[in-house]
Amino acid sequence: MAIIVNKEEKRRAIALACSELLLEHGISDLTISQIARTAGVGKGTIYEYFENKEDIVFEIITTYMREYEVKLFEIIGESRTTKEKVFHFLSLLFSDENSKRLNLYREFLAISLTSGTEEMAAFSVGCKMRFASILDQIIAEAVTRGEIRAEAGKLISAILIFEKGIVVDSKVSAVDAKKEIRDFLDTLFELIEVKG
Amino acid sequence: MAIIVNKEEKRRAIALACSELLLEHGISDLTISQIARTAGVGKGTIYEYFENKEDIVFEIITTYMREYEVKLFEIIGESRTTKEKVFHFLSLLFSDENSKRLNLYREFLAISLTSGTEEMAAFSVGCKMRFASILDQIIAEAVTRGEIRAEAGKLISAILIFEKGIVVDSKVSAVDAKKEIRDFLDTLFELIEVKG
Amino acid sequence: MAIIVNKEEKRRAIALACSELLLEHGISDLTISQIARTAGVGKGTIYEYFENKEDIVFEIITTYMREYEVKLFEIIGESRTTKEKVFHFLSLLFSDENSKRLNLYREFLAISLTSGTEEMAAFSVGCKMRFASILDQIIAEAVTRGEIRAEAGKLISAILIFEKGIVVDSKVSAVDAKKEIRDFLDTLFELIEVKG
Amino acid sequence: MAIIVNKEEKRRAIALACSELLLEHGISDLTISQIARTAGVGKGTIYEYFENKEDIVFEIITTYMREYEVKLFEIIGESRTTKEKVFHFLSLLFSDENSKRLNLYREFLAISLTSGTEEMAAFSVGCKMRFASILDQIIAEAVTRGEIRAEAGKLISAILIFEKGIVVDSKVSAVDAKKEIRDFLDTLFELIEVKG
DNA sequence: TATGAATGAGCATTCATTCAT
DNA sequence: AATGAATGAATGCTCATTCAT
Repeated sequence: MAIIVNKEEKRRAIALACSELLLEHGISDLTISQIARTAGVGKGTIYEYFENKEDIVFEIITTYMREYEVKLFEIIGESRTTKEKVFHFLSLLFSDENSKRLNLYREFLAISLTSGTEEMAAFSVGCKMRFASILDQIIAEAVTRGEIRAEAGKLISAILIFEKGIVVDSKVSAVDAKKEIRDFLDTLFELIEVKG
Repeated sequence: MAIIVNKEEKRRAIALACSELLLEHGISDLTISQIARTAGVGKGTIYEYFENKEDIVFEIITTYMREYEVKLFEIIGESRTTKEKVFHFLSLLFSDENSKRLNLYREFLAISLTSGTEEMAAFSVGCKMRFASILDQIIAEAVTRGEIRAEAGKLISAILIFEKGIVVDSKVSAVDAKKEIRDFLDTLFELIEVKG
Repeated sequence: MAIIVNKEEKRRAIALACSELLLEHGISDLTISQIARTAGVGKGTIYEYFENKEDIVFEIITTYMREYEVKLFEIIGESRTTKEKVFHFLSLLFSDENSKRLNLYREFLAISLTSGTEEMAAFSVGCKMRFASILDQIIAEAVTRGEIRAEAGKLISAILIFEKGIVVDSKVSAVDAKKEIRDFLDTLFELIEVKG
Repeated sequence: MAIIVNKEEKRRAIALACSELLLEHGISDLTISQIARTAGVGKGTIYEYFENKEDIVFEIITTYMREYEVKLFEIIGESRTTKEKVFHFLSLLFSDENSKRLNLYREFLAISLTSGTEEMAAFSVGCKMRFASILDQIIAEAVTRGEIRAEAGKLISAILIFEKGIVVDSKVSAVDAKKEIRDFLDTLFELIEVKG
């Protein structure tokens, strides 16, 4: 491999090397020592490329986010009906293959909820906007096609908040995420679908 | 004969004495030493009445919960329209006077999200059921009166999940809770209200 | 049951009630609360009849000691040869039925070894003397009968010390107590037996 | 380039610095804070070189052991007769200069007797084997020279167990260690010495 | 540019014993 | 004679971050 001089590239290289590690350990149980060992560099080197532990965790989570978005588009593309699209939009997070990432996301939320920094909030806002835009597109198309009522567009924020709620509740109150999503959408579409 | 103390009463007395303390410090930063000092007893005495730190925190939070429920009924009683009732049901949590309790609730959620015990989950489920029943009543009445469509009844669970989502998001994504609630309800009632 | 007024009797009654408890928990894990509960009296009452925890543990152990001595005489009585008698004298402690008492004895030794009081030492000396006298009798008889050499009488103290060593080593160095005893006695009797 | 420290050397340096401390305080009363202060490093540094408190205590005790062995060889070398050698082998432990180390050894035994770990047992077995081999040499030589009977070789294990017994009894039953050793050896050698 | 040695704050919990009633 | 409520001291270990080399 060529010697990497580009800081940004090395950041990503370190993050990539620790991607699996984060999934296995979670945020709190992941130590800088482990990161350095796994990335094959010294502890001090980590701090050459990252501000702090939070920073490197972010880098990794951002990677997940991008992967997640790709998968989301894929699945939405394969869906036929609008309801199906929204369903997949909401339930991909709760698929079996995503369970480790979901737990990581929960841990991220837990930290944000207590000792969260400005950066974490900014990151969350960024994510929310990206996902809002995806959902917006789905809804807008359906409205344009006359499938659903225009009011649906005003529910985007609420749906995203509902999603966050279910991330929490599926752990905290042992609620069945997919069932809740399905029930919610069944009723919602009954209300917003343009009949006859 | 030795002094006989009503254990349940003393539990409550200690919990009451530390009520403010918990609000100030939060769960993790609250130490048993502080609790004992504030309650005016020895550290060992705390353990005569509580199993562990979690136990005493629960006792205090349960108290808040009861107070909250009372206030909820009060406010709902004063509300005229169904929409107003639901709005207050959802937004009382975000009132200025409740902000410390809200933060405590968030910390409770954060712990539940990561290292939560069975008891915490059971407690959450219990709370959810009580609030579901309150909301159910509000909706059911409105349906009976022909104000709103029957489908609204099927949205109770989703609304409660939305509430939890907003607890998280109002911290994590710096979302304006009351505004989100209002927007959601405006659209929702447009969809479920039975029009002349 | 008649009301017990005699202090000594009540001491024994409490000790008896907790006999099994001590065997199950060992000395350190046995709490005064458990003792009081098991004996069906209040904690303060325990201190009416015993100086301290050590005192009550002694009372119980003393009971064991008496039982042990009785069993020892029984087994020695059933033994035919001198060697057999000494073997049983030394190995009864390591019989399967005695394993809980053995562990208790080890715990007693551990305490004596570090924070042992004068009373504990006095108790140990007392025990040692009683057992020395038993062994002395066995040896003296054999010497009188001309079975073994008179020097054997001077080994009594050493044999008792060997016994204590094996109590420790069978735990600490995972030594097989009975085998060590047998090997020791085989060689010893070869040396002290009066040959044809 | 960062400083590279020879871990093994630093381990020994820290252990050496705390050697006296352990002798003064004993195992249980020795705190990590004291260790760190005495070694002139931070508490965290201790854990860079040792797994836990037990680990550092072991390191120090192992040092004592090595010193003890050296002294043992010295004293045995100066001894003329076999009996004298065995006597010194057994009584060095009870010399006045060794009294603090003896107490430490007793504490180690006490811990082994109750909450001892696998490692402690392995350490004890290792020690026992080393000492057995020394005693074996002394005896074997004497047997070869025709001084004592061959049976003596079979008493090695018993003599080591006797030694452990006297470590305990000299504390527990206030027995005079040296006198007991002398008495035991006087009789024993009478039995095993090959007479003209 | 890379490193890795050093750091140090922070906290729940148990239980023998006392003594007021 | 009996009780049981109250007490309070005492300690190991982790890990993100720094900075001298």
